[in-house]
Amino acid sequence: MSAMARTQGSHSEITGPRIREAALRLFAERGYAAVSMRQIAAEVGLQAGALYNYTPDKQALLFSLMRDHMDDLLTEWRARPAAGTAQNRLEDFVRFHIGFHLERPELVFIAYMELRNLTPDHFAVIERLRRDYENALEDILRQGRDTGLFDVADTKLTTLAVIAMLTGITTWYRPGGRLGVSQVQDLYCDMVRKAVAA
Amino acid sequence: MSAMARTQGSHSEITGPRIREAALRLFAERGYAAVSMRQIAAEVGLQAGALYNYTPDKQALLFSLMRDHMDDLLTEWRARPAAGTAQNRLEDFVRFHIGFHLERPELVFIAYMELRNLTPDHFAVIERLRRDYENALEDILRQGRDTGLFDVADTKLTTLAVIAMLTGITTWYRPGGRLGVSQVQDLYCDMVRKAVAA
DNA sequence: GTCTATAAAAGGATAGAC
DNA sequence: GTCTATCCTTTTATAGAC
Repeated sequence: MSAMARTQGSHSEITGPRIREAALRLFAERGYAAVSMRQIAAEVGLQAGALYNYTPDKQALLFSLMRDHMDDLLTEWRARPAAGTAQNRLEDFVRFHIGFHLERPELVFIAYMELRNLTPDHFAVIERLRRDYENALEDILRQGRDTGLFDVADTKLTTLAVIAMLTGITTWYRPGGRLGVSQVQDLYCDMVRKAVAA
Repeated sequence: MSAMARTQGSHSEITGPRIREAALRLFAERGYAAVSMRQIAAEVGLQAGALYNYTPDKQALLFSLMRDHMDDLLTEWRARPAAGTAQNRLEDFVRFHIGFHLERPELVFIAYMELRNLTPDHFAVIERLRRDYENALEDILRQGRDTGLFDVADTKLTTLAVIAMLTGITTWYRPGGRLGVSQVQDLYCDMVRKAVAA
């Protein structure tokens, strides 16, 4: 390789991720619509125009964060063994969901709050991924009901109820607080198990 | 009373509420930060400047909607008789919460999503009201635990879990859908009862 | 009470120099 | 790849006529 003269401030390998991190933090804190491209740029130490080397526009930045988050969620879930009783699978789901979400509260917040700021085509993509994830839980509930292990009158409604309950943890959980992650997982496992038990 | 000449477009008795309704609808649909005063005015058939006869600024409009909503919630809850077993009181809370929230999904949405768009002093007021409401449920859970009726390891965590589960209904419930309000109330009563049962 | 007009600031995005 | 400079639009809020 010939020694190339470095142009003024050429850091492309790390600038992209830093922009995404800044956008993530600011979107989560203030909301997509309330954050300007100038604020994101300032957070990274850039001028606003430089952001457009990394994203075609602000909307694409939001969509990219949300899609990658949902992809990660589904990929990590599908990497887990799906065997066992419905009881075991349900407990696994609850622990996975809590663990995954508490590790990235900002992405969780954005993925829920900023749905309405997506363009219709972007929204459709995210909505589909969200539905795939919900179906994973509903399959478990159906298995439990069909094997007589669970008493669940409406698997769809119960799916949404459980996910709402679990995702809500991110609104109050704080690392270093009164309860640790594994304690929270234990307590929610108990509640969910009892709620669906036959 | 002397006959006063009506100035151009004087409709103050109804304009105030109409502005609030328009703001409510638009804030819920697009988010506080994404809605302009011009859009609110256009919805009511006014020019933007006229709004400032009814609110000192945009922030006060948001706060007013949220505070009135929380006041209504607490007032209606406190108007109900608080007697009976913890079991009865819990069932009453679940039915009340679902009924109240499904009657005003837009306000519920705003009260949750727009907290971060409140100034710190306004936020403190709303947060206090929210906490008062949560305490109403926690009192019931404590009563049930103390009388041996409930098996609740952590009343605070269970309070937040139940409220998150119930409030989540507003994200999917639609009037005229597969389930009616009273069916939803029945199903969630069952789940909550089982989840806290001894 | 509402209008028109405007002030003053901030927004997303692009062009061209380096 | 980043900067400066700028375009053009939109924003909140106010002033003064009617």
